[in-house]
Amino acid sequence: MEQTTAKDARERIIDAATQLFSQKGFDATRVNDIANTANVNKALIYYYFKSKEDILDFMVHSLLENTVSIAMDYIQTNIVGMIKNGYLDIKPDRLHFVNAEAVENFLQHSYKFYEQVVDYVIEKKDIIRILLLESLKNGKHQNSLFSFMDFMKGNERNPIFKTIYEADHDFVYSNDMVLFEFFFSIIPIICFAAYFDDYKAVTSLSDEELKGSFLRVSQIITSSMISGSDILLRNGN
Amino acid sequence: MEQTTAKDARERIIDAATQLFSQKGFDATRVNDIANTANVNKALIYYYFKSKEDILDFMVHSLLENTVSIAMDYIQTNIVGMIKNGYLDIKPDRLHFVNAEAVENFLQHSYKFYEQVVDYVIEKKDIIRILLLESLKNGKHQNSLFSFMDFMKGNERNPIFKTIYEADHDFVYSNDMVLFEFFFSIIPIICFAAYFDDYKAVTSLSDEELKGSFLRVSQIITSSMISGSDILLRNGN
Amino acid sequence: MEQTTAKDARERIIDAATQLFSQKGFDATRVNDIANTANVNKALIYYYFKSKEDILDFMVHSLLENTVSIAMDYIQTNIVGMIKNGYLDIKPDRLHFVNAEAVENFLQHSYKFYEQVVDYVIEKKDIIRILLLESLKNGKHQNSLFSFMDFMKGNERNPIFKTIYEADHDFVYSNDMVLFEFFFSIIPIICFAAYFDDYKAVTSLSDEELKGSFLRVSQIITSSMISGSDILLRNGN
Amino acid sequence: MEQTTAKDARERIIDAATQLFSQKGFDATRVNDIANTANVNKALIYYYFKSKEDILDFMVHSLLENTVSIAMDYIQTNIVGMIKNGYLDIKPDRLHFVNAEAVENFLQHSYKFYEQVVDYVIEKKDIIRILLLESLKNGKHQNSLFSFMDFMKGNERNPIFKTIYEADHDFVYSNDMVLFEFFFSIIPIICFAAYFDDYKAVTSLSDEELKGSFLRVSQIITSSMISGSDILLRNGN
DNA sequence: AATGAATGAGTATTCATTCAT
DNA sequence: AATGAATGAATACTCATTCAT
Repeated sequence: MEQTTAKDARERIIDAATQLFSQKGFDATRVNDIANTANVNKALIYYYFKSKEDILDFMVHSLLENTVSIAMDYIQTNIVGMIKNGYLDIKPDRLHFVNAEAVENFLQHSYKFYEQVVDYVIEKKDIIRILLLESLKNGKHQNSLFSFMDFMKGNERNPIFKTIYEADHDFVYSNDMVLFEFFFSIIPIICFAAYFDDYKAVTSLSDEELKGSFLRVSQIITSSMISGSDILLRNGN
Repeated sequence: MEQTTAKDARERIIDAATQLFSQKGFDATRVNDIANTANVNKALIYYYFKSKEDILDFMVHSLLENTVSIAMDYIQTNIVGMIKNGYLDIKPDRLHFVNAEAVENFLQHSYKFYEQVVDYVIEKKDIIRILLLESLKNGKHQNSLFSFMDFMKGNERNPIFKTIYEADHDFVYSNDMVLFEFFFSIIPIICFAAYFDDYKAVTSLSDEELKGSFLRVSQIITSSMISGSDILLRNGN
Repeated sequence: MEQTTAKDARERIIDAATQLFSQKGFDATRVNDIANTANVNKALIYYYFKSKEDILDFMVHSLLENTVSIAMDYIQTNIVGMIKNGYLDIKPDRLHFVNAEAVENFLQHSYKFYEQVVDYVIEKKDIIRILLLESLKNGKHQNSLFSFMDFMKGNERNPIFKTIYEADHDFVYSNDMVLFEFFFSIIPIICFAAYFDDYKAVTSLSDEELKGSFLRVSQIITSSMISGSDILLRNGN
Repeated sequence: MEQTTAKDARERIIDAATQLFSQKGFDATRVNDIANTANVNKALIYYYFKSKEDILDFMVHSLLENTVSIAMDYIQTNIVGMIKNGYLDIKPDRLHFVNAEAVENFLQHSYKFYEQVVDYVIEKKDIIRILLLESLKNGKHQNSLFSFMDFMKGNERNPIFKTIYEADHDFVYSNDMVLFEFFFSIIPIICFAAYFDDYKAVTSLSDEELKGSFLRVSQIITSSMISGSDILLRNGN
């Protein structure tokens, strides 16, 4: 019973901070506001957290820890599965499939993955917005966005790379592929979450319409990664 | 001579503020720091600007005014030119060209445009970072990022729309196309500028390598907008 | 068993407070620190003491009560003994002995007394340091140092004065003698205790060397109080 | 004119802080109180000083710098003069004079010196009280009291030691002499200043009576340092 | 145009103390 | 006897802004 009450106050503080940080930014958020929003005594915040920054750190840490591992798990299960089955061959600049069926299979899988990702980021849109904000300021969380690239790290500690590397010892991630992944896959998803409400307000779309639109458009990007498209053949570097 | 000194001080203030806002964010930047960085007396800042926010407003306003009009001009000159010449037909979901030559022509033009855009945003990367930061906070500049979408506004005040509309009275921008343009074209470019230094530090690439990589990858996205690609035919909505 | 634990906690609190007050001063000591040092729950401190100040009061009161009565007892036993025996005659400005033997006797006694005093104050050095600190601040304990002068009070409630007075109805303590006693006897002893550790650290002497040195030097002072020294004859007021 | 006003506010702050620190101690003094007492805006205190502690540091530093150099100058001029003239011979445990006239001369000089010292410390009694207080707390100013012993440092950088050493290459300060000087000369003077008001209140003496009493009693101590007194001969170690 | 001084309203954080169990 | 949670009042320090010159 005691634990429930304690947990409640602490959780209310985290929720209030998340909400306010994502609205006004960390620096413009007053500890007073957090206390009022969370309906707790201001001093209690310092009972649970060392400082205002400590709340931020806790939130960022929680998000990164969860997200990165979830993403890693998923990619490993699906992509790595296809590679091992011999359906998929990742080349430095694009994906290469053995046949049309494999393409179809991959696109279906990736669509489902994107659906889950989009649901996840929208659920966490407040913290993602905070993370995006903080990553734009010099300091502790400056490079936190790059954590989402961990699955593209070209070292043995990355299980995904390890799998591909074991299949093809010459494999490396090309600079272009990494950049593509970051600026045209991760960044759009993150910004989609961060600007979800604003974009909705501007376009007057419903949650579902917006999600659907984003997923459809994402498919185009995914497709353009698939080897065999004549466009890519014409324009490949 | 006095005027030169005055101009210098004012410029030093703007430069200092730009640098500091882009490093620490508006809220975490102190007027004192601006004064020290600009090497001017703190009170002098209030001789040139009404308030700290006034400096920000000036900067944001300058950027948007220039950028949006520059972009508009360029698009109008090039895209609208092709439409009027009958080479290009913009459909709600993708671009449609009359023949391969037109495609080639368009891709060449667009690559040159992208080169200029990338140079421009890198030059303005500090203010863009500030703008991105501020757009993530509720308030005055919240929707400033959407200004970059002005060339996709479906009303008569937009000269680009007007041109297309005059050629095809049934024309509307589809939601998907607008979303695609925002999250997979504008956002990546803006974030490319905003994270230019951070990304460079992480990847150890040179300015030129990074720019080149981004331009190459951007081509893939541009290409995927072009009608005729079998992938898009297969996956179009 | 319960009582033992209780006693332990209370004692740990007093010990912790003594240590911390003497290190940082009362005002700079946090109840939290006391709790941590004493290894008890912060709220438990308020079970045993009314307030932080209450701990201080308890400590100061304990010291003064013990010390003053011990000193009084000793002086009465020894000095008053000699007076009653007719060996010693206290004059307003200095001590006067009937003969060299009495002097010798007195010096021997006083040396032993000083030895005990020095041992006592070193044992209590923490609380003495606290007392010295508090006596320098306006407030409750401001004049507590003067309590050590009680044996020089010129009223009937002081058994020492009473004894001398009964032998010599004209006897009064001269201002000079009181001042001498305070600033050149009590203050040095108190400060010797209060600065014991610091002085030791600076001079690299051992406990015993330091004590010995202080006792030797004290003898010179005691001696200079004895009538007969030509210097005193020349400079007496 | 500007400078005068500025100086005034800054000085008022220092005066107010001195007064309050000496009354309540550093830790119990509130910056608010300083501002009110000094009749300045609280923020102005931070315009002139980095922190509350910075005010204390400034005060302590000022006192030590002045005092130590003044004392050093005086002692060098007088004591060293006598040594050089051959009137005085400092032995590890006490002073040794060539004849009665030299003793007389020395005592007269030292009395005048003490008069000046007493006037000086009473003038500075507030800061001395603060110094005494701070020297009793672990921290930055813990050993500041020992600075007053600098004239007894046995190294070549001390001009007084240097002079004596040049006359007698076997000369060292004995531990007893140093301890005597600290606990029976410096400490009493410092405490005389620190407790001046309190002692006055308790004894109902006037400033002049108190000063006179202290000076007279001090003479006894000075005398006991002079070799030749039969008491010291009897009790010397 | 420039500046040193001044200020009102905050701002994060602390702290002694209390409460409920 | 013991404790985790809670709190009101403060506390040192900050900051954007203004003033007087």
